[in-house]
Amino acid sequence: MTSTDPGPLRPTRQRRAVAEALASFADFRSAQEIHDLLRQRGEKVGLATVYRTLQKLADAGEVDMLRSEDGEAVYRRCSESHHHHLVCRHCGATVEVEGPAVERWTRSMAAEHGYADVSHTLEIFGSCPACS
Amino acid sequence: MTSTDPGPLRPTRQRRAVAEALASFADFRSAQEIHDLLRQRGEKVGLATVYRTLQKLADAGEVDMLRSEDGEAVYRRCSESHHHHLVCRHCGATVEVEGPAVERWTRSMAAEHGYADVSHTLEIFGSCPACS
DNA sequence: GGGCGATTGAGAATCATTGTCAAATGCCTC
DNA sequence: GAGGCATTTGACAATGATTCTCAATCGCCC
Ligand SMILES: [Zn+2]
Ligand SMILES: [Zn+2]
Ligand SMILES: [Zn+2]
Ligand SMILES: [Zn+2]
Repeated sequence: MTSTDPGPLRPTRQRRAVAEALASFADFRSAQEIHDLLRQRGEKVGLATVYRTLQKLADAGEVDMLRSEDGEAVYRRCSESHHHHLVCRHCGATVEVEGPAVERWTRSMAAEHGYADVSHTLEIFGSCPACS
Repeated sequence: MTSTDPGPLRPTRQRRAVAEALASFADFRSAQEIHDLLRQRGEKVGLATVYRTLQKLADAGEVDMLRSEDGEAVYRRCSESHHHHLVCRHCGATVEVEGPAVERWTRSMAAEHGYADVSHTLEIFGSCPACS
């Protein structure tokens, strides 16, 4: 090991608040939206702290982060296993989808061309039944 | 038709310059990098114009745009047919990849959940052989 | 050459995100 | 239960990509 283990996050009021907020909605939301939500609930948490917390949670794999069609980072508490998303571009309604074949395909493409250390992003955008 | 056809883009010195720049490299580059490239070549083109031109080309499907891992929009002249990318996260080396099965899969996922008007993004990031 | 809508460019304006740094807070030890 | 100390926070400044503004230019057609 070359680096010191950062250890688990220290539990603070702010981090708890963000975690609770994340548990309270099912669509993808931006840091600013989550900050607003906290404010409405009467929780005082600095915007910078919301950004920092979301980033750490994303690094730890506890939330999923993706970029909306206009490039903003948005976050959502998801299931543990690797999956992708079907996102309504109007209301944000999200469905988690899994595709083992897709996973295999990305790996084989990377291998075929000698790429190492591979990651991938795959999102599907559309209009959900309610918004169509 | 509900809207007036905007018609083809008027050919200007600036747009030609951007098109030539795009033809001169094979990796994905940001608007700013393309602007720098133009400047080095002695072409005077405003940064805003580079942004506008790239956007129009992307809308017209003449270039591909994707977001690098840190969220910046990057552009590349690609082949006509629908495809995805295997991108080196260090040097930008890019391989176009096609996967009919993936296309079918995204369509069927969307259909299964009643999503209409579907689009998808799929990119693979890794370290190319030269950078590994 | 003139008319006119499309295009350009320099700079200001936006806006998400990150950096700064002093003050506040968990946690551990005594 | 106080003290020491590294972590965390928050108000605010700073950054950086992208977009907007609008007068000056340009391409196209007569
Ligand atoms: Zn997810
Ligand atoms: Zn996957
Ligand atoms: Zn492409
Ligand atoms: Zn490389």
